[in-house]
Amino acid sequence: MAMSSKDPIDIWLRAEQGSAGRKPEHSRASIVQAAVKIADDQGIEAVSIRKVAAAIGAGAASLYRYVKSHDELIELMLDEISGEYVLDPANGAEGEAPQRALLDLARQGRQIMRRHLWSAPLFLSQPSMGPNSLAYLDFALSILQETSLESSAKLRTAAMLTAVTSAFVQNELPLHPGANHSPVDASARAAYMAQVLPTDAYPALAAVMAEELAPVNLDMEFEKIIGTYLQGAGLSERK
Amino acid sequence: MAMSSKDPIDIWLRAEQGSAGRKPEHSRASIVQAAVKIADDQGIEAVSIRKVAAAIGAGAASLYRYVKSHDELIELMLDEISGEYVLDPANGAEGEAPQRALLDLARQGRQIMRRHLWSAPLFLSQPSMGPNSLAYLDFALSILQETSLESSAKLRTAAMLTAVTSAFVQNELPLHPGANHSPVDASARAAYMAQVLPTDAYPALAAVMAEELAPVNLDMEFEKIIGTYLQGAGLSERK
DNA sequence: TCTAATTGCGAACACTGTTCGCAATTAACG
DNA sequence: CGTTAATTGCGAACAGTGTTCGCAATTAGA
Repeated sequence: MAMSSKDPIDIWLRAEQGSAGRKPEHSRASIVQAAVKIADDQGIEAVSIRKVAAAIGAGAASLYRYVKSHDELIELMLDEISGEYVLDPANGAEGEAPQRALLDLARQGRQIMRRHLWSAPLFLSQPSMGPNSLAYLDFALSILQETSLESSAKLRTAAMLTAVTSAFVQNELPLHPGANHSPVDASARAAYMAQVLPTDAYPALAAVMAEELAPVNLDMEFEKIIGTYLQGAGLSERK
Repeated sequence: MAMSSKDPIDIWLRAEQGSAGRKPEHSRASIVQAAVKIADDQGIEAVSIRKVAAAIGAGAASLYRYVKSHDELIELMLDEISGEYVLDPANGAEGEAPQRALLDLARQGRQIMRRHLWSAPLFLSQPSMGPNSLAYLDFALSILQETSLESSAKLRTAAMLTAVTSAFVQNELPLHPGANHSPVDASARAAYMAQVLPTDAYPALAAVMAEELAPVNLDMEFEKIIGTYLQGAGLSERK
């Protein structure tokens, strides 16, 4: 009441607006979905207010009736795809080892980030607080409930789990044929490497590159990395 | 020779330009340093071509004589601060355990990212190829040389090491007093949490938040996280 | 001295996020 | 039923962005 400015974070509280007035022609959900589709197809940088507005057949300024800012739109997008997690309570069952349940969560996260390539870096920098993100966090914490970790350690373990997943996805992408969102394309990088390596300025790097890179099984690597990370996190001891 | 367009990635090859002509009033190094300073003070979003140009007393368009694009400037910034690593050969000595040497590297990385807060997310998304970045990579690989890992595993271990470090720094920042680069400020988030938690929609989260969060020793957590990650990476076996 | 190459940079273009003001629409109230 | 108040849609405008172009200024070598 006494606050001079409206609450800055009504993002997740703001209801879909009350009774009187012209009825809205769009919805926040459809806008976010359109934005996600654009990001999937053309990269995150293509997600501009004007393009999203055009995608749903609206004027640019109209979007601000549903979304407060561009940053908020991106936060909504992140929460949207966080809804793709399948939080099956069977995975959190008491019988299950926490490791397995968390590994499953990480697997899902990897798939989600691969479906939405733009999201991998963002999951790192943006600690989202939307309902889907909170549901995910809550689920991960419920799994960790069975361990003897301190609550702060639980929180960080959950956060680091998605962080490591995001890092892995980020690193596995260049090895794949897919799209090329790098500032400079990969072929140029390769040519550059070939030109700079013989300088024997980077002997260890040259040695590694010299070996024929056996086609890596990324799935197995992922399992191993997450598995060993969880093992190291000290979940083994039951409460 | 037959290439129609100039090589796209002369970023690191382009010499500081030959003999004849007006002598440059600036240098790529000074530009990058100015950009880093701006990012340190005002955040990465404040690093615009015009602001950097103004900082060194130049016209906006002049920057393009030293830097090909905004993206390239940021890549140069990343390589610049990668030069802050102290790659002491003593750490890579054969007697040292690889784990210790890599842990030291991660410690340095953490400090660098804390000095340049904007860099933590970027280290994730941008696989830089500048001389300093390559020197760092080469050093890490030379440490891993003593292990029995496959070369692809070596590469990914090195990449994941900085990735995990970046993730940790990203997660430890909100716990610190420092600057606030989040889309919405932390106090608002806290208020929101307080309002949404009693909904008992997130019981595990509520349970964790209820416990008094003992002031965490971030340094110790870092050591543990990196240590256990390296332990799981399978470095233990000597070659 | 002339020539060729290089830098500096104002001006412009195509974008971007965001705000403002106003017309159009709708629900509720008297 | 008419009036009022609230809400949406959105064209226009503003400030800021990355980038390109053309030209003047400067410099080294022929």
